[in-house]
Amino acid sequence: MSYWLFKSEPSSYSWDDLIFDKIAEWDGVRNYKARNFLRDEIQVGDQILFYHSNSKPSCIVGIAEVVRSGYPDFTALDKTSNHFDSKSLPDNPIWFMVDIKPIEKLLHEISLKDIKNTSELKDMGLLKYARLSITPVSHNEFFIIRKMGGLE
DNA sequence: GCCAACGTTGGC
DNA sequence: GCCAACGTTGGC
Repeated sequence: MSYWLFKSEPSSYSWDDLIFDKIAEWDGVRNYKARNFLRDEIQVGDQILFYHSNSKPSCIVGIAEVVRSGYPDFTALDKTSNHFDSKSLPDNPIWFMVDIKPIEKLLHEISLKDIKNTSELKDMGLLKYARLSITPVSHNEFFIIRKMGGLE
């Protein structure tokens, strides 16, 4: 099993939206590195740190899980979507997405500042590739954050 | 709202 | 294939 951090701006899609929807289609990712994770690496059962970016403060708020592995992002084919991409074709899609569901909310949120202040977390992808919306998380990092968040 | 970091585009 | 211009992300 692998671990990941997914960023979302709460003004566009928040943890509470995920709770309400029960399952989220993680569409709209338009970065090749993140696309490769979605298409090739992220598997059903992988655990996700759900991160609110551009927030006050930006923080990890909960744990989610992958329920469907990579499949073509249909919003890239939809002319009416803001995520439409004319270069992506039905028989040769460029962009991929997964589905996720919420598992547990952290008892306390872990802010970016908390992460920066924790030496064991200094190599997190979140810090190293600050603008990537999907980053890998190590087993160790995942369990440190669970614990900091007040989960078993 | 500013701006640094960095990915993408397109002219050459 | 280089690189300047431009657009986007996201912390602050």
